[in-house]
Amino acid sequence: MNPDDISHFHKILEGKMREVNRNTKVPKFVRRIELVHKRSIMYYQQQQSHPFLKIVVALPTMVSGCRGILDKGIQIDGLGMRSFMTYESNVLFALRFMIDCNVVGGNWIEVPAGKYKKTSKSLSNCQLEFDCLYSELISHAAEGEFSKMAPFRILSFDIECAGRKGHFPEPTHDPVIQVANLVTLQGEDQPFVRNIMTLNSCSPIVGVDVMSFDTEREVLIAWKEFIREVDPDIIIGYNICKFDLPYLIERAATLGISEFPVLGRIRNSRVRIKDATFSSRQYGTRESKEVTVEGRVQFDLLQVMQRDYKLSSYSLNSVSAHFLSEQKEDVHHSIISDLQNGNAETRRRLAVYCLKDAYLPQRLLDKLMLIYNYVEMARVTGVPLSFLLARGQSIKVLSQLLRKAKEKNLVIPNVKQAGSEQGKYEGATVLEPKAGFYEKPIATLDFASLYPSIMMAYNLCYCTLVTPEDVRKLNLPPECINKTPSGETFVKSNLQKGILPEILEELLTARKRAKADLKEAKDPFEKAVLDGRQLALKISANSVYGFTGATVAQLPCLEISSSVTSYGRQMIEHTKKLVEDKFTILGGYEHNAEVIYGDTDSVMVQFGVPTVEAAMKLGREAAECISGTFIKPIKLEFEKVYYPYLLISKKRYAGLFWTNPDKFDKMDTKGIETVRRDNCLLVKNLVTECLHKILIDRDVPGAVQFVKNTISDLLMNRMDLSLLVITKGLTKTGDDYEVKAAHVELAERMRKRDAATAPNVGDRVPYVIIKGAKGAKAFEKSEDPIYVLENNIPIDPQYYLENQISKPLLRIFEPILKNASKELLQGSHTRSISISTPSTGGIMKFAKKQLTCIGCKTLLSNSDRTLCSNCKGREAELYCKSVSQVSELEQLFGRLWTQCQECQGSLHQDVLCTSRDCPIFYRRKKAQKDMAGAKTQLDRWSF
DNA sequence: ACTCGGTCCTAT
DNA sequence: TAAGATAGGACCGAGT
Repeated sequence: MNPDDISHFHKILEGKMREVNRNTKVPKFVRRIELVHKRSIMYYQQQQSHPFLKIVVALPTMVSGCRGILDKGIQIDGLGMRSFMTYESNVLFALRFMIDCNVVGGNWIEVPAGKYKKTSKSLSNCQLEFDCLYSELISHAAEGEFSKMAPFRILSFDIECAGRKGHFPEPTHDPVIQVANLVTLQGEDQPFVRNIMTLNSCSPIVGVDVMSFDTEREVLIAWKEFIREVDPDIIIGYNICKFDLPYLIERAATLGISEFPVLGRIRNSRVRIKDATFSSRQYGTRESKEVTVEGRVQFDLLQVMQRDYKLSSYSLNSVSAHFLSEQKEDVHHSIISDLQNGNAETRRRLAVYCLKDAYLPQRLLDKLMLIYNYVEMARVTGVPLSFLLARGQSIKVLSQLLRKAKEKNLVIPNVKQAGSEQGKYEGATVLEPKAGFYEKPIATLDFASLYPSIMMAYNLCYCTLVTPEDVRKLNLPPECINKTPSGETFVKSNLQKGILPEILEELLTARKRAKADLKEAKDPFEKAVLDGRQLALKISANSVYGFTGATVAQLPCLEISSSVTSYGRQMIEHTKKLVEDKFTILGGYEHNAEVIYGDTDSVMVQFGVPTVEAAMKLGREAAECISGTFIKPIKLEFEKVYYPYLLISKKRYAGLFWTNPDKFDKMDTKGIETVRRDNCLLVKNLVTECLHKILIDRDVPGAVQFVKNTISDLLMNRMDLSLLVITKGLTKTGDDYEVKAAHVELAERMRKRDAATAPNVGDRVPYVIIKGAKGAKAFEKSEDPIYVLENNIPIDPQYYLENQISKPLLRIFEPILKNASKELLQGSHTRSISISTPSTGGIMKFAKKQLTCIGCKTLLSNSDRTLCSNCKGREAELYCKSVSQVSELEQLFGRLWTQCQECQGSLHQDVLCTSRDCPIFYRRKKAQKDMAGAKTQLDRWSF
């Protein structure tokens, strides 16, 4: 193309753009077209560069339209209809800008003196506002002084709404009655603003600025003004993205407060709300709302928890209990209106509750060092902070790739998405386990960062991959190429160094440095930064491989990912063989070593030696000797010894974990019930306790006895309901399920009872299995634990015995105990079935309740009211028993009540909490029911 | 009684 | 429009 051709091309493109954007008033769509010399990142190419056209359009939003036109093809004189491959045309503008200016998320930027001037007309609510040419910005790498964290101003807030009875609050009906705010400077441990805005009067709260208003309108406007004044950089809260923020905005719209939704830093720019769903294999499907508040990062702690931690419940209550050992009362939304409609005292009560909901997210943010970890992740990967919660994993790798490519004068093509079916490739090898209970130490050898080191060792990259056609054509000398076990060809680094290996090298070197600096660091803030950094670097290195295999992503390259796994498979097999060939009696060792298991990057070896120390010595020797057989930087490391070791099956085992020969570090369990979220606590606790007794105490009879006691407790109905709650994630919307499952059916039933509080996609559903008709399926017998408690519905202990605890126990005990099944699941303890509370539904409604003898529970004839003829004469004794039963239960209930009062922070007010996640709540409710029952019994004596 | 596919969650 | 990967065990419902 000569300059005339380009100008011609420019004209045609401009015309097409005008057709597509008919309504846009812009003098010129295509601002300029330059001829540049670049190379595509795809495939090894001998030629250094080719001419490319760089097209500059007037507005960021026009890029995709322009891409569409070029994809479809345009008519060019003399060439006919031509379509064009576009490169980097789908890069989000913010990211494009940052990459071009060499700016990463969370870094420091200097605007040099004399290079900026005050704006003539203020466009923002920012504290400083000026004009500066983008190319004058100086971006500072996060080192030395510039690795420090900015003193972000963080607002944590929570709102309360007055819902109507039996309905979840809706912004079109229900008023916002309170808004609690805390403002904290990053790095300080106390908020410098603590206030609450209430509708109607509210009694004073120590240390809190209480602002009461007569109308809801005033509350909302006060909050809006507060935001402008405080000017927070980061807005946090719990579920603010899906609930609090959209609620405030929609409520203001309902009330016609047109000035409300100006919450960002751009003057007069209104906040917009969009429904959003996020869906990925890793994070699951989740519905949310996209609210744009310019210049302020929304950092929803709920999203953080769901992404970073695998928990069985994500309620603020449960999360706070888990991380802060601090409970929070869970007040049902229907009670909130009653508190609001009371007096200044009850509203104060509500305000305290609301403030706590604003306070806990800030505590979580501090405790988990989230600002440090997220800012470091943004710095390492280069994406803006907001992407880390709003986007997936792949944008982070892409950002690094784009930056590196720019440095190397490479461009990244927009490839069409391949079908999902052909996108399958073979993964890692899991060695066939020799299941059993091992009472000799098992040494574990691990490859360090296996996949990254494979990519580095064999120079696997987009730009080193040789197409099959080029393999034939180019005739590359064998010493310059690697043929991978999966049959692909990549050139070695002397011909072309891969940029993926280069990125990985930098990440891993940076991590080593961060870890070394961390050791030296004294200042706790500096430590937090460095620890966050090394974590971010590790995660980033590990996700590069996944990015290449992600078929529904920007730049899948299965040649790379399948080569990585194929080398991995070869290596684990090689390692197993080497260990078993070298460590033999013939080879001069005392025993023949045996690889009993291995998964992806590890092998478990029984060297046959009796002591941990000896196993460690051999493990180290093996690691060193085998590492030598691999190309750098692939390294096999000796990490730990398991002793004893219980190997159940692939991906399922337990053992004591030793890193030094004097004392074991911990009990380690993988894959079994103890680490899974979809088992009830009863199973988890039982299995953990048994493993503890077997592995640590070496007390198998003790474990057996414990099982027997537990089963007996279960069948006698002495089990706390909170131990029987099973939770499972709701991964798709109701209609998309193809088979009936307990948690899905329950969610559907709950939706019919109260649509607003029923679980949504992405939520976890807690349930228990209740008694049902004979042969009823589990999905027919699942029920909401709270509903069970409130309606006194009997649970099904047999289900828990047969479907929950028996198989996991047998899997553990069978390798250890002869006749495990007989020992554990048959015998007197399984026959002690109690008469459980009869169902209140169905046929039992019509049955006349007949009294039983207080002494021996036999049915009474109509003439007797308290005791049967046999028990008559024991009145004094049995009456005393009734009295003491009542008093015991009263005491128990009192203790639990006080505990709940302490939790809610007030000892002279009613307890309102109904938390599904709190064991105390279940016990308190049960004690209340039992107490009522015992009182009824006692009353019968008055005849 | 058995198999098979759907679902969930974990290991690496 | 955007969404890291595959291997694998356990359970359950549904069909044979």
